[in-house]
Amino acid sequence: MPYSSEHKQNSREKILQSAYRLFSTKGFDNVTIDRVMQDCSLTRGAFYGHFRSKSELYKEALKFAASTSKLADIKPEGLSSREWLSVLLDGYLSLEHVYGERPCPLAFLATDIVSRDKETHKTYARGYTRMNQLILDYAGRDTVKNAQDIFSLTSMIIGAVAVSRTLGDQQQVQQILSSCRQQARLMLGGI
Amino acid sequence: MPYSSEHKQNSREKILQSAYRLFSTKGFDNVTIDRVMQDCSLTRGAFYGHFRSKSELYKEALKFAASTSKLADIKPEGLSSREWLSVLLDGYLSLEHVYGERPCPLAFLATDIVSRDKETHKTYARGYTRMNQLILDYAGRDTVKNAQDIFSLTSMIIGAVAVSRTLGDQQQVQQILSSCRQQARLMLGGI
DNA sequence: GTCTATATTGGGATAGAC
DNA sequence: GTCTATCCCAATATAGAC
Repeated sequence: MPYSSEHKQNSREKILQSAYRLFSTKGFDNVTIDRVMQDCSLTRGAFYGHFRSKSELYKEALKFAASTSKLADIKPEGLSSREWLSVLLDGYLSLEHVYGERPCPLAFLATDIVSRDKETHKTYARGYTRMNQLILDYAGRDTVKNAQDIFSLTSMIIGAVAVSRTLGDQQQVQQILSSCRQQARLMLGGI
Repeated sequence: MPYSSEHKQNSREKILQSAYRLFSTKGFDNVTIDRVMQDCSLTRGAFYGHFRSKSELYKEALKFAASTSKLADIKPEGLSSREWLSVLLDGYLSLEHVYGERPCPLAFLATDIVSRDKETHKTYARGYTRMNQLILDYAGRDTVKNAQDIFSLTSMIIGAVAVSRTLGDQQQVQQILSSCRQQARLMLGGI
């Protein structure tokens, strides 16, 4: 009896899960297909049944990350938009995020993306636009006079997380994150 | 007659110049020693007379970039500290910087650094600390109540440049940079 | 769909001539 | 100090058995 297509779908998702985790923490060149497949307990031969190349995997992992990010979650019933945004920002600007396993690829792959192909750039750009869009929606268009004001906020939180990850000194990282949490609230008119 | 040690010093600097440009635009893995040496019109064999390994080259290029950055320049006589800071920020948050040949490695290598060795991390961290220090000095300690407030500013400008580089849409990049220039002035109490 | 074996390439590093 | 030739490993991708 052949494997079901559902089973294949499952394998695909496991591969994406592993790929996302590995790519975002190590970057394209420091992840091998072998490593990804080991990570999800499959073998390399199986890989080519799901993806044509490593580049395609990278791109799909990026999409996958965007669709499963906390930002894409539905707002919990009990919270107002701005309370929920506050929760999201605190999560983003936290040690758990900086050192965690499911980081935001916008921050973790910011400079890695440049060497990838055009399609991947577009995928990244879509994710970035989406992030701005979501934050703008939660903040409310009345709070943010100009849609473009959001850009400085997202630049800041992405930059903070990207830089923090490279710094050894956790004390300093805490200061950076804390400084940005405070500044983010100011930018959003105090929430 | 043997080559002078001055000649060797010159070669070293040319190598660093090329390495800095190539590494910061392409990242560690997408630059080969061959490419660097070609770029400065030397051959690969000569490389090992100057550096022990590619990693060492990367680290030295990072130091070199820090020591020759515009931020490290002496303030021109005619300008006040805050005017000079204003010039520096506008230069940092400009299209020329984002698409130029001598970019800030703090932004361009933010996520590339993570995969490097400990010594390289330290070099990056020193550069980051130095950037904060310099901006704080120019801004004046009276303007910035808390030294840590600078962190949100540097996160923002580094993040903006890092993200901008990956986006194809120049219109959008302009908006991001402009949004950050405006926000930077607000953060520094209007300059 | 999964696995093993293998072809192939790219690039870091070394040795030795000049 | 610089160059050429060479070794060698790591990793992508393919072919074919099961």
